[in-house]
Amino acid sequence: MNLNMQQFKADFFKALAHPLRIKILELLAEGEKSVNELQSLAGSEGSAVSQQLTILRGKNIVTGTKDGNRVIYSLRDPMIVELLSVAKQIFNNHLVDTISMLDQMKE
Amino acid sequence: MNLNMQQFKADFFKALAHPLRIKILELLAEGEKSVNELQSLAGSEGSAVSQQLTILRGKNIVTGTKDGNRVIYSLRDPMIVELLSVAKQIFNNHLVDTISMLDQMKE
DNA sequence: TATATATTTGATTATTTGAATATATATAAA
DNA sequence: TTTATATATATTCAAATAATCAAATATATA
Repeated sequence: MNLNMQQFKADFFKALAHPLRIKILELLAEGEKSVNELQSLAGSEGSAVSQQLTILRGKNIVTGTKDGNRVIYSLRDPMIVELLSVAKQIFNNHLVDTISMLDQMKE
Repeated sequence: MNLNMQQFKADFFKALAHPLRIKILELLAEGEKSVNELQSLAGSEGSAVSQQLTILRGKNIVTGTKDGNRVIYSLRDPMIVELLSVAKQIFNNHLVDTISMLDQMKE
């Protein structure tokens, strides 16, 4: 596997490395939604959601289709749901470690 | 799920969002390795591998144990292998799209 | 004109990178 | 044993690059 492939994978994970983008993907995992719905559900104002959707679109992670006034977004690949699920398992496994580590840092 | 949890997840993915860190994780997926071995196998000079291992350690993704002169690293959770595997499936699904997109950009 | 969405912009903050330096262990010579 | 030296790994630093954020502006449809 060459450097380009590594860079490609890194870029993919980078697309997930943002709290609002994570939130958007979790919402889209439930089903397709308009930008407006995503804004409400994510509790986000202004153009923040639109900006992050642009990044997710650029990495082919979501796709948007026009419906009159609105744009409906959905996940391009159901495996994204699987990916988030595996990630969640890893979080759960190590959450205790990390939280105790954070507690130590406070001292 | 609150903002902290979203941030926590984003930070986890951020730890994967670097070509050398991806390479290191793929190598460790085969089995534990010393820093020196990782450097050789990744074709990386200087302190780059050590720097990235520090980041992976900080996120509890890898763990290092001293063995005399050396430090042996391994994955903290075998689910990381699963995560990389799911990610690879997603890449494969959309690689064609992305490559054709890159081709378009060149023109 | 109103609503939904996207793009641009610029200031701020974070990350990357390579080079230099530091630390720890091992080995060998005196 | 002490001293010197080599090897492995980690840390620090500053410059370059990239990402974030909010505000302003633009576009498209109703």
